This record gives sequence, C-alpha cells and structure tokens, in this order.
Amino acid sequence: MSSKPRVLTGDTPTGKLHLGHWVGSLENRLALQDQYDCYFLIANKHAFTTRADQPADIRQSVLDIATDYLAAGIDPNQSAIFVQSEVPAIDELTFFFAMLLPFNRVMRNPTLKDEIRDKDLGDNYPFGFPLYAVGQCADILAFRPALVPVGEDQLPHLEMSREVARRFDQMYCGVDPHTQDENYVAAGGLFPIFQPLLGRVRRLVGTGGPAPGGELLKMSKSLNNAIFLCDDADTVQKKVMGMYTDPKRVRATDPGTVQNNPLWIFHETFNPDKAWVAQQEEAYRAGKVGDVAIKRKLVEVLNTILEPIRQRRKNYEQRPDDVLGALRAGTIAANAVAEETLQLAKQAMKQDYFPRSLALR
RNA sequence: ACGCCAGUAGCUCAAUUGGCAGAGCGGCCGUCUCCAAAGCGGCAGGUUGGGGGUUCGAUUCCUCCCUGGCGUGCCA
Repeated sequence: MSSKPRVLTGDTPTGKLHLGHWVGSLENRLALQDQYDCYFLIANKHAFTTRADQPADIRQSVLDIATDYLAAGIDPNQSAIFVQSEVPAIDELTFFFAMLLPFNRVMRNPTLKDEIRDKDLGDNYPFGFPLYAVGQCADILAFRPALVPVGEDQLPHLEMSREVARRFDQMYCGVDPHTQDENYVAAGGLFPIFQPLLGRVRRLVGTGGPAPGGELLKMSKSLNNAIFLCDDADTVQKKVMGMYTDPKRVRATDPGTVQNNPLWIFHETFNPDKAWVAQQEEAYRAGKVGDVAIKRKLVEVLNTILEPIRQRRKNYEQRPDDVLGALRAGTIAANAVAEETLQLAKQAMKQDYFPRSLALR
C-alpha cells in the first residue's frame, strides 16, 4: 500500500450483510480495490450507541461482517479491514473535531434525527449518540481519503465531515476559504475534501409487501425481508419463492404489473441479461408468463452471484483464525495511516511538543 | 436529593379482595393461490425488570436495587 489515493468506508456491526449492501456499496468497494488503497472500517464502537448492553452480539457481528467482506471478495492482501476500537488516533481526532462543530450543527444532521425518530429514542439517547456523528468525521478524515463509497442515508454525515475538513484546513493550515474543494491539499490543507460515491442502486427494496401507505420497504434485517450474502441456495430459493408480487394477479394468465413489483425490481437490479428481462416483462404484462417461472429464474440469477461468495466463505469458516489475522493485519495498516494523520494534525494545531511512544504491541 | 406513576410474549396492552398468566398485532405452519398477497384454520412464543421476604400459594403484599416518565427541590 503506497502512493495510491485512499478509499475509506465501512459498516456498523449490527448484523450480517445482505443484497442491499451489495448493490449499495460492496460492488463499488470491490471495483475500487486495484486503483485505490482501501480501508474498510468495522464501526464496533458505533454499535454501542444503541446496544451497549449486548457486547457479545456486537463481537459476533464484527466477525460476521469481516467474514462477509472476505467472502464478498475483498482481498486482505490488497485492502485493509480493521476494527475501529483498535485505532486510537480516531478517538483523538474526534476530540479535536468536536471543537470545530457547534452542537446545534451536529443535532441538525438529518441522518441523526431520522435515527432518533426511527428508534423512538425521544431525548433519551446516550451522550455518545451525537458524539458518534463527530466520531464518524474522524473515522473518515483519519485516512485522508479521496473517495468514500456509502449508502445514500450516510450523505449528511459525509457533508459534515467535509465541513470539518474545510474548517480544519482553513483554521490550522492557512487554506483560503475561497479555495475550490479539489484544491485544498494543493493549497496546503491536511485534509482533502473527499468525494462521496453512491452505489448503482441507492435503496434496494425487501422481499416483502408494501407498508400500509403502499410504499415498498427497503431491505433490512429488522424488517425480516432481507436476502443475506451468507444465505445458502435453498434459503435463497425459499425467500424468492415467498416474495411479494403483483397482488391483483390471481392467475398466471392475468395481465401483470411490472412497476413497483419487487420481483421485477430484483431482475432489473441483478439479472445481467437485460434483453431477457425486457422481453419477459412484456410477456408478464400480457399475461403470458407466470410468477413462478420468473421467480425460478431469479433464484438462478441470485445464486450465480452468491455462489462464488459461498465458496470463499467456506474456506474462511474452516479457518476462523484467518479472519482474525486479516483483521489484525488490516488494523496495523490502518493505524499506520491514522497515526500519521494525527501527528500531522497536531503539528498543524501546534500541539506537537515532543515525539511520543505509545509502545503499541 | 426527595416524592408519585410505570415496567407482563418481538410490539401495544389485559389479568376480580393473593388462587392454573391472556388478547390483538407481528412471527412460523397449514389451506387457498402459477408463486406471493388477501381470506380462513392452527401452532409457537414468558425468569411477569432483578435480588430478598411474607404466604400452602405472589404479576398482585412488604423490602432493597435497576430502568423509564412526571413533579418538587438543590447547585444558585
């Protein structure tokens, strides 16, 4: 890992990764591995904001996600998969960054507000909850990345991180506030004003029916409508055959509706044979093909994507030490970059009094 | 800091003066459907927040603790 531009992204360990993660971000990450030095963070501390009482679950999720990454095809010899809580420079940067953000600015973050509402937290959330939004700025900026691939819901966090980067560069590195984002480093800034990168599908629907309002729900573990990367072929078949589809279509010969139909959304998202999809959609509208045939095809399509993932997973499941080994190697690599960022940040802030030795083992 | 109210299935809530812990929703299975949905039928799910006590018997009464809500103080 040398002079290539860096990518930073990651996940909070709340469960196993599913197809929504795949099209939302994982595909991008795999594609970026060659051209970028990639750092994939498993945000275990973030998980404690709402599940501080479930440490065993969080630990298991960390290992599950690391295994998912490796099975999905992230190459540990090329990219760093690391555990957030073992990179102390992130915490140190969090403290400094917290001084650059008004509290109101943090609480105005729409992602934060949505989470408070969705989880029905009222005003009863830990102090660590808003603090974590600041921490996420440090998660990112510690790696001075060029690119941050994320799901759409994370954009407000990224915008805040970009604000922190601009403010830091202006305040401590003498960057002129009128500087264009892409020129911040050239103008002497420590932190590049990175670009977000969204997946080709921003919001994949789940396998289930719509909410009472009629809107299809996004795929998520908690809604029990997800197909996981670790699902075996039989499970995928069962889930696909059980998928919600056009409820007005009682017989296979009735004309069907393609629009807003999860079955077709999945084909359009995952089936590489676009001509087949277009042709069959026409037949479906005309009542010339049954849902079962379309579902069987989808099972085939999904299993084709998931099979190589299963093969790699099988290897790692036989050698769990390899997963921990990859995490350890990734964490060492992450610390090298994050420590360097921290030292540079301290220099910029004139708080570099003497070299220190943490005697990290 | 003190006072009051609350905590029961995944969720919302019942349970007579202390007497076998229930319903709705959700979940799973079946039926019906090309499959799914809808409908119908069934099943599972509990340390009644935790510890201690009284009692033949405690969700219920006593006590301590935890969590949350409301109120009144204190810092001032």
